[in-house]
Amino acid sequence: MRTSLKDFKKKALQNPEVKSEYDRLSSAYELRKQLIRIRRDAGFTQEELAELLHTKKSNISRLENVNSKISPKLSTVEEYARAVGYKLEINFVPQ
Amino acid sequence: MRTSLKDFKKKALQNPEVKSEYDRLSSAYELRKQLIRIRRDAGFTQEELAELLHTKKSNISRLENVNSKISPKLSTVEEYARAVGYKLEINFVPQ
DNA sequence: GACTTTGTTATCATAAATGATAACATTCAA
DNA sequence: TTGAATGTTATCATTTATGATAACAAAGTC
Repeated sequence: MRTSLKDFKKKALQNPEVKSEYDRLSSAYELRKQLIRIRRDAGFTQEELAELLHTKKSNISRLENVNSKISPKLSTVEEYARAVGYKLEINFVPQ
Repeated sequence: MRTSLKDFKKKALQNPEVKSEYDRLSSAYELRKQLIRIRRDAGFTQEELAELLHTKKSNISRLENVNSKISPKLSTVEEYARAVGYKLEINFVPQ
């Protein structure tokens, strides 16, 4: 990342609305990376996982895709996690 | 809980489908309890929180209500948490 | 006990996630 | 570099969460 972009980001984050949006996108990004990671760790392809969840690989792709604008249901993430051998732990941390 | 009910529950949980459903309801229950807790800690009524989120108190009630059959969107829970001063932390734990 | 605040429930409209299909892109092995 | 496996994207139908309103219930205050 070039310095000018860093500066822009730093400046943008001082705007509460922009920061808010950034946080949201950031956590969504982390979530999807984690989804992919646990699926790979469990040794499943998207198609195999899709079958476990009685759905199609295109839907798995959409769920995992960082560019996706959807906010999945909690149950969707839970079922995904369970199918690959994980469970969801949700914590509310101050701030 | 009477012993007979305990026994029933123990037996039921040996049925994978039943256990699965139980887990799901259990975590949903915990989530809603936490939602209520963090809202109360922040000193908000449902109506006040509703206003912060540009919605209505009835919708907050539905979200918090244990008997609710809905599985909220991740973004809904995130926005709720943020509004009362918390952020969501999601972990995938094995098993 | 009446009054006010707070939370619940039912209902309907709207928005958005999910399911399914197909065509395409990418990756990887032979 | 060809072919198979894997992942992506677009689209449409369906399901479901969410928004809004209103009437009700419960809990606390005087």
